[in-house]
Amino acid sequence: MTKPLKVVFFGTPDFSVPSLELLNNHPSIKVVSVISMPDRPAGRGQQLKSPPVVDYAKENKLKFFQTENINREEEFLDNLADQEIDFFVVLAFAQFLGSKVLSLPKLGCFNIHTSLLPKYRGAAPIQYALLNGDESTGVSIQRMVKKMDAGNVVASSPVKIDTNETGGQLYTKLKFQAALTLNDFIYDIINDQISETVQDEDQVSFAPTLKKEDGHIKFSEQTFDEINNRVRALKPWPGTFCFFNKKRMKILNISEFTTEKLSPGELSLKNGLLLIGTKDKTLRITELQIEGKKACSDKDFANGILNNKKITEYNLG
RNA sequence: CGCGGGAUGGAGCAGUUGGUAGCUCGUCGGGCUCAUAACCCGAAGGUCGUUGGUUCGAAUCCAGCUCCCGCAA
Repeated sequence: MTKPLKVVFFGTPDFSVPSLELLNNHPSIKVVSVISMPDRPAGRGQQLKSPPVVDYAKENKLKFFQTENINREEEFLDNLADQEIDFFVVLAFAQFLGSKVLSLPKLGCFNIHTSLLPKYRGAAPIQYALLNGDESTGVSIQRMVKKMDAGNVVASSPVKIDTNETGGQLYTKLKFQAALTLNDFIYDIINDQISETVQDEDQVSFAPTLKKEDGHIKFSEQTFDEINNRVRALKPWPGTFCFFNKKRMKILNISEFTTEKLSPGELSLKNGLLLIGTKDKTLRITELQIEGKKACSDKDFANGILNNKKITEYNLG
């Protein structure tokens, strides 16, 4: 090959970093610029924090640009246009790209998506695969069009989901799988042998952004399997919770409890076991965390509660 | 100065009209012809986060500091 291909990378969280790293270290690729979201207040104290992608760019002396909305950055886009970029790679950027942006690079814009499209278009494909109890998922790379996640698939690779795998574990797995899949695609693009597959519209499903409230477990309204999938899908973020005596209780670990049958919504706190009846089976919360407290087992939790004379009744919300 | 909760024997918690600490579990020892997170008896374990202040006297009141955590991102 002759000159390296000029690429602009769009991404924000740590999830994007391995793929950016791959591009940056690729002999046939030149990362011209990195686009990310602005610094945001984060954590206790609300200190301004820069996105991991920007941190990487700084450390590796890449040019970077942060903006709330790339479509409005006329000056920056005009400048990019002059540089004759070959293609864009977009991974967890959290912004829509307008048609003007999409038309900039010569070869097009490619988005890495963490599901096997056309399944789970949208922002939360990883969690949805787990919520639905899927046994496998994958990474897709699609040629971006104006309609979200609807472009032709140019590369994909499957990933197996282990039993009881959590959202965090699958996230990490896919983070690296994304870079591997991108590597394969780069090979194709360098050799000018991209193969495009049109998405089957009949197979389309969506994975809309999860809200904090989606982690609120209503024990009496869901089956054990539904709750179990939700707990692992949303772990560690955004996490699942309920309210115990008006206080927020994070649900960190649960298991099925077979030797005692409770009616839906019923609560039992005996013998160091925190048991709750679901729509079908009885569930035990094995690890939990009350707001302001550290995580602990249900045994420790029960120990304190049952000996606290001030607390005479429990209610679950 | 984003909002808020917390720091008491190994663990989880009690302990405000201020008078040198309690409960449950665990641990250790013993008993029970049987004990699975589920029997009985006994024992060991705490400078009550740190510093200073008020007081005859502070876990308890006041101030500073350190650390942990929930919300929020």
